[in-house]
Amino acid sequence: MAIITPRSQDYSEWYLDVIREADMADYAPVRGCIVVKPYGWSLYENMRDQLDRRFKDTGHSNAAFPMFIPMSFLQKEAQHVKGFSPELAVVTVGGGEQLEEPLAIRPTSETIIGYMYAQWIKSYRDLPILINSWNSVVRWEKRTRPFLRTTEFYWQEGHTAHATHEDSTAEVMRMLDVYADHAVQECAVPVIRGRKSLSERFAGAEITYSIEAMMGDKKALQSATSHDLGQNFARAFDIKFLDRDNTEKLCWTTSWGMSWRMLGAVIMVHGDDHGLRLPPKIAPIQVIVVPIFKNDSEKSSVMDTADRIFHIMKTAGLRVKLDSRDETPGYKFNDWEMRGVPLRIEVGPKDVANKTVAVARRDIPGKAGKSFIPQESIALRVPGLLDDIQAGLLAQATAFRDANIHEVNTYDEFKSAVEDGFALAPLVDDPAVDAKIQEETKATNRCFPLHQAEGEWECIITGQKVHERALFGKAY
RNA sequence: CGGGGAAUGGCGCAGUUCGGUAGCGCGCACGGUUUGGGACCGUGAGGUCCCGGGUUCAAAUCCCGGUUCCCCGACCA
Repeated sequence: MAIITPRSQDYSEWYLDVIREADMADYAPVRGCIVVKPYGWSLYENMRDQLDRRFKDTGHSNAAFPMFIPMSFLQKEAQHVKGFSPELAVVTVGGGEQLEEPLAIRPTSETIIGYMYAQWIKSYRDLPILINSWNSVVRWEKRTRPFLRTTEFYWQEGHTAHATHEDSTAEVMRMLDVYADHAVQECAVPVIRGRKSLSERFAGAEITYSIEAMMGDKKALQSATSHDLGQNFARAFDIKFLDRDNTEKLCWTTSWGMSWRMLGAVIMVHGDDHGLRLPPKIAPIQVIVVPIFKNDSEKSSVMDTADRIFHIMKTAGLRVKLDSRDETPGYKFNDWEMRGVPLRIEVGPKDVANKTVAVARRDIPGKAGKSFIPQESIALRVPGLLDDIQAGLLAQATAFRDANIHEVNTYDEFKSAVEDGFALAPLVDDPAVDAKIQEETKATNRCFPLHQAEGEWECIITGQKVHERALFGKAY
């Protein structure tokens, strides 16, 4: 029998239990590393493929760069090396011999891609250059958690170079929107787009933007970032072009990334005490067909019908599976609920007789989510039901998040707000202020949301007049 | 990296105090009966007791060292 610790009892244990019981991942024999099993990888693939399509739709191409980065490259951008050196894995021996120059295993690829861009870009005609790379990176984290923070993690990193800051800024915002759209539309994870505070920005960036999500325990998860790198890396790596006016200019570069951490967000935003709940658009299996019968004569007619239902949906382009295992129906119901399959179709003798099927929605527990529909209308009804489930999950998550964001105007209000969700408070963008708040409340500055009411308020810490609110929460 | 907890079959655990044949539930395999919300009976397989040293006639158990996981903190764009 599956053992899933109730969410309310111990959220961390619940999260780990769900990953194990839903057969998504296993621990690897290497510190902080996980093995993603087929069911988990299939989910990641669906997310990856949809993001990839969005990248292609916005004019990007994929390419691959080495995982080894000469140490000297990382040292060329002062803030960059400062930010990443504590978590580097470094190769010092190759082929049994000490290397002349140690090679870092990429923690991110700005440097080596910058080096290549410097060689490829000669003229304004070569710009913009819009490349994405699907790869894995290594960051030696002190404390790891499956999907949320692992030593090695899979992600994509986009790297672009532009002739003007206007162009690069537009790219940074375009990709932030791509991430937000993917999170909301496909993962059903509501996110807040915002600008990172000075203390939280990427090492080497001028401005970092992120999308922030609220997990089921009201903690924050940064789900993707998009960086305006200004000319910092162009300067460090000599990425120049000859402009129309025949003068040599530095490029403006961007980078942006989303990792399999988003998969962790999907687990934590939608999951319940019975396991995963997956949005249909990314679920490895969208519809599970469970046959029910008592004896051989029932079995043959039920299986005939179940098989026909299966093929109808397969033909309709749905990801469907017929569960013909020799288990009881009750066992199968629970098993697929644990794995988060959005829609279950039951086919039993009564359904064969009535030419109906029973359908049960994963997003609505118990009888409320169960109904009977005629077999002949399946091809018509199921896609609509899946849309409803997708929308239902997003609506539930959005309502939960909105109910737990508290707009506050004093530090006292702030302190109680971050004990139970996010606080939205007028604040100056000052690393010392972020540090003070984190020290005193454990909450961190998630971002200054891009979309917020206009006005003028007093910073809850310094009393200075400010024109925007910061979003704070305890974070993963 | 600091503080706390833990590691015994796939999962959950007992056994460790006081050294003496490694157990239980679930799962797994096979046979039968079952099957509309986690079925039942029978038979059976499966264990370097986290790893490496040490003490001892004898170590899951005692001693030393290490690894991994969980919780809290520090660190982490």
